[in-house]
Amino acid sequence: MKTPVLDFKDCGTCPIRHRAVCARCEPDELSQLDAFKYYRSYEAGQPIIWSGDRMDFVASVVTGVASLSQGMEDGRTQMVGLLLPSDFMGRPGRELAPYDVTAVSNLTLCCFRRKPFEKMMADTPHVGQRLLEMTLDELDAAREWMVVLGRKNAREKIASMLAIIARREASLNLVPTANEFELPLTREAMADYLGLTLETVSRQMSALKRDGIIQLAGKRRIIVPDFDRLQSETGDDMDGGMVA
Amino acid sequence: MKTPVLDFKDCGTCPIRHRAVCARCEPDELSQLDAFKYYRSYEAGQPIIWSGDRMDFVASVVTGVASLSQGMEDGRTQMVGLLLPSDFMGRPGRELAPYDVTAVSNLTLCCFRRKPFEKMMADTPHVGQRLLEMTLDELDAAREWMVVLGRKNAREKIASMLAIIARREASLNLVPTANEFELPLTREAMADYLGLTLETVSRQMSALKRDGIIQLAGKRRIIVPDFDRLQSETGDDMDGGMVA
DNA sequence: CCGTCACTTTGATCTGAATCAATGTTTTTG
DNA sequence: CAAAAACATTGATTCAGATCAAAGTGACGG
Repeated sequence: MKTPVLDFKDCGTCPIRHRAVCARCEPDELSQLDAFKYYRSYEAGQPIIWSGDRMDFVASVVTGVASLSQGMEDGRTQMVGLLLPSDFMGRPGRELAPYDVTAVSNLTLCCFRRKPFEKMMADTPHVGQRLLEMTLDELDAAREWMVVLGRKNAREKIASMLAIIARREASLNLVPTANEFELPLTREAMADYLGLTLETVSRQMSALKRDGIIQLAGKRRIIVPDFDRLQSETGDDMDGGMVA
Repeated sequence: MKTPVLDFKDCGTCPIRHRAVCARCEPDELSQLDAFKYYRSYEAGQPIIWSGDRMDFVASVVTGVASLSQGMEDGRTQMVGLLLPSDFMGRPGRELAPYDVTAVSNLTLCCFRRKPFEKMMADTPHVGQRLLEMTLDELDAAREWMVVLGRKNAREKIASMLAIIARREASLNLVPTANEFELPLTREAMADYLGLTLETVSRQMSALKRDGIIQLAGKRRIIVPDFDRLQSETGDDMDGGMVA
């Protein structure tokens, strides 16, 4: 029952608006979008799409967090993306979902029927351009994440994840500063994101707390007394900051 | 001194041609591209770009293999992409290179000066559309790779890599079948791709050979007697095949 | 043909994270 | 409010892969 930070009106115009670049949407284009958009809400934990399902829409996250994950039939799972408000999901030109999509927290999506959205993309070049930019950003984020998964130890993985989520929530103004933020993931979801077990996540969170890098307020709120100190635990270069 | 599999004429028309979709390039568009394209060749091992360098071109791989990798200043390195012939590198709209790019084998690039390429993208919607598709494919590949890095053991990682390279080379007709192919990477490069050490790579290659999954002909040529058997070592689902 | 250099294989040991196993803490619900 | 369910912590042990160390192999230049 919290007030959504991005409300429907903000979302209601153009899916691209969320990333604050679609200044070029003409009024008639906006009403065209309105004609095939709709909202859907999900409870925390609910599945949205299973890998292989037909997907007749693309969508933009309005509030909440969703995960993309891929399973290996023996049960191992890897999260391959975390969608925060303003993130886009679905792929124009693709029928079947390539991943499982799950609502991690309570979630509202702004959905657009795929066919009309594709038509609009064909007619309106700047929508495609914006989508290209967003996809390139996501690709960068995915590649940064490969470094985390392939080369970082457990403590660095946790620190990287906290720093990324903190920065993203701050840049969306979901929180006033990167020093205090919501971590809307269970230990298991964190483990799936980081390629660890939930026990290791728990141990490293305890270690970061013990070392004063973070404090926990309640179960889901993280306080970072000194962001640079957290940053220095990630093993990253000072400059080339992570995207997400 | 090998004959390039994709020769300059094949490359010379449209960077997008490599992926066999740009049937819509008009003759004048092609000659427009010709006006600002050029070729560059690199020896195996040569650096092409360092992370943070100014990059005034985008390019398409004509022959050979290049790697994108990201270092952590303590020396750990993770490869975040492997570019085979037809792959695109560089990002329109971006000044600075986000990764180190290295010629893994002898390499020829077909380069386009960035500014005119960007202008052409703005004027010619289908070039941007094609780039969006390619970027989305790369994003899928990056995400599949996250599963490899995050959740697979050493043997599965090696098998996944071999299967992916075999399939890609076969689909490009660089080799007649996926059962025999070139592996143009040192053990160290494989380790950087897979998030392992070179010793572990070597041991697992030996194990796959011992178990009859692969044979080595010379140092760089791999023979796969039974591709399904290799595939079954990857731990993947039968259906959702890996991309790129 | 030999020596060098770059790369690879193999072995011995160590270690960080996984696994197995309680126990503790919240949240939900009847 | 009590009981259950879901989630989190902590401990003991194991094991896959890292690390350290030594040969082995092959390509190349003199």
